[in-house]
Amino acid sequence: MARLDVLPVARSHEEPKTSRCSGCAVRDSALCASMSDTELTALRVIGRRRIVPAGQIVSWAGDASTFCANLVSGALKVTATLADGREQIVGLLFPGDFVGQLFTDETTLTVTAIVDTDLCGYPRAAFETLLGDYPRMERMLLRRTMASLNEARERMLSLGRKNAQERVAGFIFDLAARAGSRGADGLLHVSIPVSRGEMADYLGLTIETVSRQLTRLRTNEVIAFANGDRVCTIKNPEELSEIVNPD
Amino acid sequence: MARLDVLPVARSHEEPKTSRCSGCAVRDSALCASMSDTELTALRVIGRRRIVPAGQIVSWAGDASTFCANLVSGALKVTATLADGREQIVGLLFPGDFVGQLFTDETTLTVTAIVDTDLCGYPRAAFETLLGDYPRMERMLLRRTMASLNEARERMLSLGRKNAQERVAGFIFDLAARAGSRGADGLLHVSIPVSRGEMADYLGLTIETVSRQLTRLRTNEVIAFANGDRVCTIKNPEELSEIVNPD
DNA sequence: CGGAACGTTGAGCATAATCAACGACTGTGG
DNA sequence: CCACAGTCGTTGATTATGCTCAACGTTCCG
Repeated sequence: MARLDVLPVARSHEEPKTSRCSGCAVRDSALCASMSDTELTALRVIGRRRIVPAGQIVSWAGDASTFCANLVSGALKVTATLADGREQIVGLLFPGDFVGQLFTDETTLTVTAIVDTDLCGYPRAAFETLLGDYPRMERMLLRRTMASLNEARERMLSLGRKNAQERVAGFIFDLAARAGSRGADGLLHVSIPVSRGEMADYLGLTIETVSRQLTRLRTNEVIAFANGDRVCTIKNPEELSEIVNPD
Repeated sequence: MARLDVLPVARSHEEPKTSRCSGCAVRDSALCASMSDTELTALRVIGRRRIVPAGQIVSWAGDASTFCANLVSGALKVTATLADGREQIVGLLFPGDFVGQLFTDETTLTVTAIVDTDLCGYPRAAFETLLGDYPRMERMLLRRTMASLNEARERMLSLGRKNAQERVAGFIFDLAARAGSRGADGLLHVSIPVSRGEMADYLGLTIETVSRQLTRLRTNEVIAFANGDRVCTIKNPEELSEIVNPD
């Protein structure tokens, strides 16, 4: 039962620069963006920075819901599991995202670091209280939660009605839209932040099916891989778009 | 493009009793529950009751997001669709539930009445403003949105990782938990509020597969049907539970 | 009475899962 | 330095699950 408060915590001798909010990488993208520098003190006094190494579980389904956090750097996966071990990734979290289940005593989802991850964590009860004191932050959280709900609903469409080809192509497509960078060759390059197994758990497929669909996209010269299996080049955006959104 | 404001509206000659909030069926379960009788005036002045007949579309995906509502009686389905017509029900709404997509200019989902439905509707902009003036209502909406997100994530697990048998059994099981009533025979009876086709769209299956799985549950005497295809009796709750949550 | 909507059942098929083998790469210990 | 195990990804053969296409029964309503 690894829990946030008992995780190994990397800690430098003096308070690191980045723990002073004004220099924080997500000062303007996390919920803190709703707060003025002076208001931020209230958040800072209940916050504690934590580094979670890749692969480590942040919170198990069934744990008491005692913590929440802003994600500062790295990435987390949120998974739902069945008793027999079948697993579905129901969310991926990146810098600026909010982590945790509020207004509930028991968590139902497991949160795991997929790379080394830096969190700015708060006791849930204290954070909920604060939320009542800072309406702009509560509003921002409401907007984000609604956006997450819309995303979740898009994913239900994908999981319920799309075939393997469409799901895999859609995953690449979405990644490119969110985090693609244009290379010197004028083509979009995307770093895939997860393993094949995690892609499968995200898309509701098996590793083998994901692999075969990627091979198929590669064979058809829609995509190509560079620097191993984790960097993808989009060679034919029109064709990719066609596969993602068929008539 | 059916829109809330151009839908046929049933209207009695004098203001009906139930439109006075104090007598409203969902006064204590909808978002209004967060308001005192006096505060409620603010909501009432922007609200308009609307009756939507079964089968009618309340809002199309792609419409401007100009309205939201509390559901007073009846039921709605929220669907996501692909260009080629494939459809997924991403949510079912019942009395007391909130309807609409806030903080966005364009809707991405279609909302349809599955039975005659009574709504208490508001202009979105006015409602959003009100939300800022009544923190308890905003907090209640935040809690509900988070609960919806958790539900959506459970459904992602179902759509991504459960087989047809588990999905159909799970649907009956969830219905029974939410709205089952114990009959004179001591058994749980559940009214199924949707057609087979809607069940299929909800579960990410085809009509035929849903029908076959129901037949299988009936053959194994786990369930039985009474009064046609829409009322279900749970004859063997242990077995049903076993199917829903296998080891 | 005829037609439409809804649900069930059957036959055949396609898609993705399963089971298995193998190559590439990485870190470890002899 | 190299042998080795372990992880990750790919590919092949086979199977099973759920989809497609088709027929048919029932109910309801014009």
